Amino acid sequence: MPVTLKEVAAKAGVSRSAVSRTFTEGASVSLKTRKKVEKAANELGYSPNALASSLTTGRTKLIGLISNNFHNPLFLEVFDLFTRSLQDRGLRPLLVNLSDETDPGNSLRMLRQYSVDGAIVASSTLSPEFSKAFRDARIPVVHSFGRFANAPYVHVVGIDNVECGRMAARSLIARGYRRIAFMGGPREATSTIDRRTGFLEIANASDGIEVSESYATAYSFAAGRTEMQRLLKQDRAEAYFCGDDVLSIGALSAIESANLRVPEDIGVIGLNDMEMARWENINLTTIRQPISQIISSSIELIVAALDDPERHPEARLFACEIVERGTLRPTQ
Amino acid sequence: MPVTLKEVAAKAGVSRSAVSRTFTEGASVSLKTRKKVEKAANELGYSPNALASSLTTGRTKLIGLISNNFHNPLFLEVFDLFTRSLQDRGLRPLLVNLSDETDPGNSLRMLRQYSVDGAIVASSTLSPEFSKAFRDARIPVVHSFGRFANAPYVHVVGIDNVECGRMAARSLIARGYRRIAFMGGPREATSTIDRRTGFLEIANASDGIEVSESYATAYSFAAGRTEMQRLLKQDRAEAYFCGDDVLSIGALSAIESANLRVPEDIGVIGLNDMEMARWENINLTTIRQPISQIISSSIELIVAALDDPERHPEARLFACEIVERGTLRPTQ
DNA sequence: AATTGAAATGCAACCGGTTGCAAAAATTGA
DNA sequence: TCAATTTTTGCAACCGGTTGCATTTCAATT
Repeated sequence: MPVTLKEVAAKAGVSRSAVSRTFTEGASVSLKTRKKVEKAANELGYSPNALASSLTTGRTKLIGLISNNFHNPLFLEVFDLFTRSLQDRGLRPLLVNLSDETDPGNSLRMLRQYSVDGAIVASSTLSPEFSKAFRDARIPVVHSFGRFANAPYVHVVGIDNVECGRMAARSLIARGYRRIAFMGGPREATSTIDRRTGFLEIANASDGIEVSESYATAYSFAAGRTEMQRLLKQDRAEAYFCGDDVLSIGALSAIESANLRVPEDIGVIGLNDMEMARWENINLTTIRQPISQIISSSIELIVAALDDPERHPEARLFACEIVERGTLRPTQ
Repeated sequence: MPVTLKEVAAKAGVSRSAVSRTFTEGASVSLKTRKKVEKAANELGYSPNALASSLTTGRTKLIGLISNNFHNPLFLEVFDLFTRSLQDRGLRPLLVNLSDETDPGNSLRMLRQYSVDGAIVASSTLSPEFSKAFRDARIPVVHSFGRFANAPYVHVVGIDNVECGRMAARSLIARGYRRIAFMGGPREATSTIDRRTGFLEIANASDGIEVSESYATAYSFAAGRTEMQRLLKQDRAEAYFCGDDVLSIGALSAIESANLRVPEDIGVIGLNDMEMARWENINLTTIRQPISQIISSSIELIVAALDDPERHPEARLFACEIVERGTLRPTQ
């Protein structure tokens, strides 16, 4: 039903090659035939079939956008930024929802069937093995929000979670909290592990600081609330570094339900600085992750990798900063 | 670089047709050759190129998923459900972020270039004209969260916003609120218009009820907070029906900041029942929109439309129900 | 063993484009 | 004006599959 090259060629009275060339950047066509072709194309409402051309050019301009974070509000912002940036560069996001899956096999096969030019893995909880699978299949890939490595196997863009852990600990200590705690997300997530490492490193190296740790079962409100409720029943700490903002908000709600005051009775610091953290009724002190930079950098990398698939894998880290709001008492 | 049909055929010692047929549902191949082909395919790691085959079959299994709601947390749930359901049926979501765009031209052209089999427009704020454009281009389309019409031009799945307005008004009145108000989202959104209509219909028909109305500039927290702050400075109503949950939460935060109590001083009812509405520190009374049913119904419709593009457009409405939480006083 | 019908196979054309190459047309310079 | 270049053009093959059709193979029947 849609108009094809051949019909345009017939109408314009030129060969199919001529039509193809007028729609190909940098091809050799005279102004005269170009005009003829454009006129015919407009009249017929022709636009070239990207998939057909991909057969010969080997480029689809499709990018697999793979994530398993469909429950973290932060990722709405992430999807927004990714889709817009890709669109701006003429690339198309083919979305893959990985919710329970951890085996890359299926996704890989599927994205291969659709000949994606590249893939972006957007997740802080997927193992590095996942993106490796793409690399092994020679599909350019960048792992956004992934784990830093000195010799990364694929392009990685994200933050230094260990350093974030350190920042959190330093910040709590500087505010005079002496009994501090780490409340992590899922135990096996690399982000949890790294944040814990940094947090404990500083806490243990500081005099007179007592540190404890526990884990919520997911990066979610309910998990944060449940875990904090459990903690409140026992010997609680003075301040908590929660693995993530949404976890923090769950924790805050538990604290509020227990009629304790924040930050007077308990301090909380989160991580991400998602939109809701700055809502006035939440007003969460948190560590900001510069997501728009992470995303634009990811896009930059994937675009570069498309041009040069042999490009050496690179890890890009972005600095985070503490955003002062109302859930920690002021520095003393 | 990837393995092709021809290589498999060579390795298996059969014709290309034979290979193609083993990978085509219901094609005629003997068990013997099928085995040979499968063996060769496995050894080579072959999987058929979906785009190449789309050229002859006319089917890509790509579905355009178009939205402009990348700031409403509800839509994270929506995307999650859509992508999973599509995947479960072997369809692939090609995501289109429409953030500022209102002209369908670009999206249409792009989705045509990629020969999508169909499109889902997921938005309560896009005009019906938008999806019409797809219909006119003979691309099967369903408008999810769209406006009901008695003679819809495209498939529509959603809720009866007018009825929701009525429910909200009845509910406020039943609780003894006498000065009630509608706080809508963007004036021009059809959802706003319809909710207002139903709300006023009941309010005006009830004795002794005073009704007022105002509008926030967007379905967002900030807009809701700003608007409620403005309202609190003047002669305020006893209860508000806010156009959407996130708007309600903004409004609640303004009320809280003004040291007024909910529901004692002011009642609020929202619409959507997004995840955050049930967070204990928000605990919003709201009208639940059955999104998972809306989505599965949308998928059902698009699948049916793929099979029969001439299928008559259909509007499917789902009933909503009030979810009692803590922001309205009890029925008297 | 011969006949018949059904099932399996390969050939070749096609889907909608791109592109190397040789021929044709336009431009340049003398 | 004519030869030498350069640019433009069309032909035909190809990208990776699918499919109608004629032919071959196979099993069932007599």
